Amino acid sequence: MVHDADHAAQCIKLVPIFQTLSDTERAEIAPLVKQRHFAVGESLFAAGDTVGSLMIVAGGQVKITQIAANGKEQLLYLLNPGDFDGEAALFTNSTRQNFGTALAPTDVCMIRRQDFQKQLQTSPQLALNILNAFGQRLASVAEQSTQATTASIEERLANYLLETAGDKTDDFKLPMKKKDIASYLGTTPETISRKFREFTDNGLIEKLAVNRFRILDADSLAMVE
Amino acid sequence: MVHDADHAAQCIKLVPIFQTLSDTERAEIAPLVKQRHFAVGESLFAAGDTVGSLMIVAGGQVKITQIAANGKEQLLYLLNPGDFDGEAALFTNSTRQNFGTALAPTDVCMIRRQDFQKQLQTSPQLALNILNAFGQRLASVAEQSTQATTASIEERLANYLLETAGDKTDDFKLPMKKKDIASYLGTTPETISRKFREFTDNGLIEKLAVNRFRILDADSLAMVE
DNA sequence: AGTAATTCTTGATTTAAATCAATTTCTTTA
DNA sequence: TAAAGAAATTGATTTAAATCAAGAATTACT
Repeated sequence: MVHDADHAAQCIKLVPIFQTLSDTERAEIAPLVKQRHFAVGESLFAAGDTVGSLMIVAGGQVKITQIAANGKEQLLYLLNPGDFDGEAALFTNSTRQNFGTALAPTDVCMIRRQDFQKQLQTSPQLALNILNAFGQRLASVAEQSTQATTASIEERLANYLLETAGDKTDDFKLPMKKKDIASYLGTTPETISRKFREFTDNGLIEKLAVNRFRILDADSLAMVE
Repeated sequence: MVHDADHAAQCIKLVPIFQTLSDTERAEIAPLVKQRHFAVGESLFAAGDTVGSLMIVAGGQVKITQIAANGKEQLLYLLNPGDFDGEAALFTNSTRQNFGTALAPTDVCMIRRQDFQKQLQTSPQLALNILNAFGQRLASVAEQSTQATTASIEERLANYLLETAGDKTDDFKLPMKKKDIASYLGTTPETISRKFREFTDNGLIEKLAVNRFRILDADSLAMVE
């Protein structure tokens, strides 16, 4: 059996914001880390919850969703190992605005709000790291927002495919159902389906298997508008 | 004539992130602050610039815009006195992704990147304040993104009017041209024009003068979808 | 004040994407 | 492995908003 301390050490190693800390600092943080497991479909937190902890995904996958005023669910982003959530509200006394649900069996490391804030007081490097991570997420959300207001669905899907494929353009797997992709891009499954067909017919992508694709013409895909 | 030190003191008083600091900490920061003036239409910074300073608006108004892949300009947000910008990139070594332009004669207080980071090392409270401000901006941008993907233009405009009016529902001024509102909401001036007319015809708002309006039925406006 | 230059409004038309509806394909589980 | 359930596809239709175009109102300029 693996000890809690081991899990904590693993979490700390995994997460970029802790990586550049001194050994001393890391040793201070380790005892603050608690680990929890979530089964597929289980809720990590819901909108309205008070934010008690910073949550770091150690393994598995979590989807973060939001319910819009009109009742529609929108997928905001996915958390993979090393990603964390809860920072936004950790410092604002507010309640959570979104939902976190495990898409796979998921291990989460948690640090309680008070513990974390206390640690920040004595570790300027940790604060800088958090600010850095914050800055990146802010830029990414801002970019998403701009895309949503200025780009067509076709363009957004093309970008999504290029991002998702990364360097594995010749065989990559969609990390979520088309239904979720639709929600993520702010459209409907029907439209996603049609755009996939269009891209395939035009020789931009090729379907290898269920949920597996190859990008045939990255240049054209990048120029879709 | 007003001395630079006075300007600096004014900036520091103005900005929420500095307000809760101790007198000692404030005294340390004051000499780091440089002041600059910008005329209407003048550029504070452009995309591609390296981020050299945190910019704090002391007076006037600044619009932050982004150029989308298709060349369209989108207005991201406005900075009013007390607001600041540049935090996102201050910690990421990256270049600016957006443009800042003075909409009115504007005074800006600037703190150089290195100076600011050094100050953070010794002032945990400052770090917490920044994180707090960051969290709020992140939440606001995320909300904007969700609205853009899930709400109709009509709904977005209704929300925009309610936000802009604040508590002055019986006489408020639009802070920007309809063209800019269109850009901000991701639509066209023509559509904005038609929606204004629709709201007026349905007794939701009333035009008092050029760019001045009264909200007649806030409840209905909030329920538009 | 008077003219030029923007910005705003309104109408007509087109277009992208949503919705509605019916199969088909895939996944789960009994 | 068969049956049930969920997800994805495809077609027909509707709808919200963009685009194109012209005129009216504001604002800026000399």
